Amino acid sequence: MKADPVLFAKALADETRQKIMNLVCCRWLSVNEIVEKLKVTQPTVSHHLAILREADLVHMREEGKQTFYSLNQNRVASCCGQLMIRFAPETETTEAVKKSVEV
Amino acid sequence: MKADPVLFAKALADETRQKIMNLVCCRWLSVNEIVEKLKVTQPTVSHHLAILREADLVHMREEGKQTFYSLNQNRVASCCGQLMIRFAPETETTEAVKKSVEV
DNA sequence: TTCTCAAATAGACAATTATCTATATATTTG
DNA sequence: CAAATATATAGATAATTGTCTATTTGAGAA
Repeated sequence: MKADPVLFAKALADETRQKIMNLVCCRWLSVNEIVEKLKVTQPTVSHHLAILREADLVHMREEGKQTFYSLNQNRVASCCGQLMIRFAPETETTEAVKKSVEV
Repeated sequence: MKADPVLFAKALADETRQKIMNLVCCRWLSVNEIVEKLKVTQPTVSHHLAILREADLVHMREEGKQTFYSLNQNRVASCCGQLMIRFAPETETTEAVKKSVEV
């Protein structure tokens, strides 16, 4: 899975998608549970989940009729780390990120 | 300046803008110098610079007829750090970022 | 098998956005 | 002041994208 920084940024560049990411951060939710918590239709949620999937930003688990999603935190961390190395190479925070990757 | 994570992601969600960010990372360039290095017109570059400015991602310096831009690395680091805290709270890398912010 | 429910996909439409050409603004030079 | 140069802004257009309704797919349940 290539870590394209433009693809990553595009995946994050929508408020509904960030809301979904917040919902599935640290827990598994079915598509319907996500729909219930947002003011958008089920196809819209599925559309956004597809974009997050293509950016490898969510984990997916099928269980019977339902599909559960949860946030791929490691992917977020790695993509953010790459952005920092590329666009903030001279900052202390980036040094800290680089060290944590090395360890 | 509010650090809206959607605004930040939108600013990064374009290849031309990321190219510009790369060009002005760690150095000051005039608008014309940026135009010469890209295959887009001057108004297009000005348009993208305006978006980067609104997201506080570039520093600006006027000098006579020319305007110079350079990347605001601290802003990038801080926005990425916030994304990690929000969307990757359980990762080691985010712990490292939090510590570097505390220090 | 048929019905029901969950999710994905298709297609339409409107809003946003990236780009261009043309023009305006502002600064320096002759 | 007039000309030249650098950048920003305005407006047009085409491409992308977010949302919806309608439909399809697929997995249990009756």
